[in-house]
Amino acid sequence: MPDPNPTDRRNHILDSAAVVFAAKGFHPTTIRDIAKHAGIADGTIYNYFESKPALLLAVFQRMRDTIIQAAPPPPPAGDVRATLRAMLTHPLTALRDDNFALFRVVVSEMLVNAELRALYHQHIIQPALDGAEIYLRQALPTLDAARAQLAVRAISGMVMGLTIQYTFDDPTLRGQWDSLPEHLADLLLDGLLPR
Amino acid sequence: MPDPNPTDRRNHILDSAAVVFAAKGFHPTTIRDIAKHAGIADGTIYNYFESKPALLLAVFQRMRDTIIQAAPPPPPAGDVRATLRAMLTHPLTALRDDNFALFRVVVSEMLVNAELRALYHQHIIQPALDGAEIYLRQALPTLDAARAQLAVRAISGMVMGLTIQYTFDDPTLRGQWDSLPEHLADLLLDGLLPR
DNA sequence: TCCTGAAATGAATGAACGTTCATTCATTTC
DNA sequence: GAAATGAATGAACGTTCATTCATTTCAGGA
Repeated sequence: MPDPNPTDRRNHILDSAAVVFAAKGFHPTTIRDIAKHAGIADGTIYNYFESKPALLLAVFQRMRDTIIQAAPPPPPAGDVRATLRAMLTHPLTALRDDNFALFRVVVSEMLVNAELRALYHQHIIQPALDGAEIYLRQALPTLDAARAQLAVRAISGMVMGLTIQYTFDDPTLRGQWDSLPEHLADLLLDGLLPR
Repeated sequence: MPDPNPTDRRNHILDSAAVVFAAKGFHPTTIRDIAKHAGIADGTIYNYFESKPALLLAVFQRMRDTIIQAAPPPPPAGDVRATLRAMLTHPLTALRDDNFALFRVVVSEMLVNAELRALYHQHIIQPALDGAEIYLRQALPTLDAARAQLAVRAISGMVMGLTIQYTFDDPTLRGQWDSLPEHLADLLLDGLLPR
């Protein structure tokens, strides 16, 4: 399988690693599994990546870049409901399907690996919180700083928790996934009490 | 360290396993670590538990029982805000501190281990969802079934996600943890829009 | 005091796996 | 077309561990 362009080969290895990690998890997959899937020799992987954890890290970073690049532009300012829906829609759809199994593996490892956790926080969580807070306060100027901070944390926690719960094959959740952003936005804006 | 009462010894092993798993995570801890911590021989552990994964499972089940047993009685029916606060307070405090590191390890492994995941769903998530739905609809009869289902999933997702985010040493979250149930209950009941 | 068997012990086992490195060989250079 | 290059190869290495099991310990019954 020779394609001696180093960038292509690197990406090819990342493709295989993503597939195998997603299918088997981090610890159960061996470097040999990935090499076999990529159709190359074990050692070759070490020409491109330091170590097995570094490989997972690289897979994660590429996933992050893909997701961020696909982020839609902010909706017209002022419309809170549209803003909130947009904030919810992108992560909830990006993390489904293809990226979903991989997300699970990355989160699993992150919970237990401080280095990966720091990167996750620095590159995903913190920017998401900051961006969300700005969006939210722009769209809803009546909101004070403290409540905005809490709200974005509640929302991002909700997204992460719901994505994990998606794993459980809960039919209620599976069937409604696409309309989830809409309903969650309503819940968050209007509350449960009748108005 | 001999107290040949089988139940005590079993619990002693579970105590040590909980401490070591919580400190090092599942894969990096060895049976020898646990045996050493318990002051017994490696082989003894296999008189009480099938395997290393079975040991984690047993630790998890004991944690579950402890948490469930410590659950407070339902608050006086009718007061929605109190109900919701109670629903949030128990998991958010139970999962902090002592149980917290262990929770992280169990969730990490659950995300990647189908057997553990099924048990988690069956014993923790599903009962929590069912119970919460009943509480919520009792306290808030105006809520229709579909919105109640969604709300309890959003809430439990939020609890799980926030607990994971607690890991990140986010000062905003750390500082407010104790008042979180109160603020979240307000957010969920009143919504973000001014009334 | 001796016997018995259940429990505990921890050295031994062997499979698994991340990583290395001597060797190969297609490609490039001149 | 000879020499140099360096990427690719995959067998081998060394370590780590979960698990086993032959042996020892010892409580309590005879």
